Amino acid sequence: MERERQHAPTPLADVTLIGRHTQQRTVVVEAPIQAEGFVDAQALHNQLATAGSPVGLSTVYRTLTALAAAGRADMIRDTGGERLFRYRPGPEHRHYLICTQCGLSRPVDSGPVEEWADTIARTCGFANARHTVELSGACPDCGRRLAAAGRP
Amino acid sequence: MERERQHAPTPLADVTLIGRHTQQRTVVVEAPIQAEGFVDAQALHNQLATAGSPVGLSTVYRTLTALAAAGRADMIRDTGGERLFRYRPGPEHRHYLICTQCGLSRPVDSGPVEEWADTIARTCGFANARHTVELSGACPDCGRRLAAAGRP
DNA sequence: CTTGTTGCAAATTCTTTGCATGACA
DNA sequence: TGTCATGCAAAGAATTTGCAACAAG
Repeated sequence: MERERQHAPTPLADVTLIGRHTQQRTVVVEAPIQAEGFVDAQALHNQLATAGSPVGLSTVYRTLTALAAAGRADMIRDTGGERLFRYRPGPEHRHYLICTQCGLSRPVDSGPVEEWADTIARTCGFANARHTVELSGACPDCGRRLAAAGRP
Repeated sequence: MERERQHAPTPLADVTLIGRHTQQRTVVVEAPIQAEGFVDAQALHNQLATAGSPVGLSTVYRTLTALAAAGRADMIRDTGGERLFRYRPGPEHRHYLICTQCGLSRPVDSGPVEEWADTIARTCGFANARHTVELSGACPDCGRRLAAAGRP
């Protein structure tokens, strides 16, 4: 389906950032921007195929990896070990609260952890400290649904 | 139902906890206890073979997985997507600071993050909140070594 | 035109599973 | 002795890579 540029920040900059500007890359880069959460390569590949913009799986992987390498996306691993990518508009790294039910993800104020991580690293004498933080749970909606269905 | 175990170096309790007490399981369970850090199945498998206690790779995986399921080990994924296991003597979950160079890992005081994570989840209305935190960097020794070699 | 990209399929890597044999209780 | 565990090898999954055809600049 033809899709017009809605209110997405132009992916053009991001595409050119990682090399040549092609149709496939535009599509692949656009997806994580519009999906306001984490996407995994395989799902994205299927999704694009279904949507009528078939892009090779390798290309999806390559583009997403390049995007992450260029610092425009965060890459994490889900419980199953799969790679998940999320678009990152700014240069700063962020942490997200992800709903395990519907996949909804929202950025959270990570100031305190940043400081904590910093302190710990300094205290222990570690250099080049890095950290990853993942918060997950059932979002309000899903939580209600679960509660209604009778949960532990 | 034996609840008398403190933090004895006896893997027996842990082995019986996950089923029948066999020689292989004893060896596999002992490894993560003695290695005070994260171990990965493949490395452990090689290591055991070299050490003269050959255990099938499948058995290593099965045992480690069972150990994690029984709550006696933490399982995380490293950057490459491999599973890493770490023995956990107590019932509480912990967070570690891991050296990216030598693999040294040490538990850190995660009180602040726990609270922070809790607060965030509550604020956002998320239920059944869970979190994972991974801190990494170059430990003092490795840090020095890197610095000496002219660090990035 | 030149060179970077794509897509396919084959190759890798890590992990799991089926099943006959062997070990524990 | 009856199960449950082991080990091997084959099966699965996710990701990467080689390479010829192709499109962007």
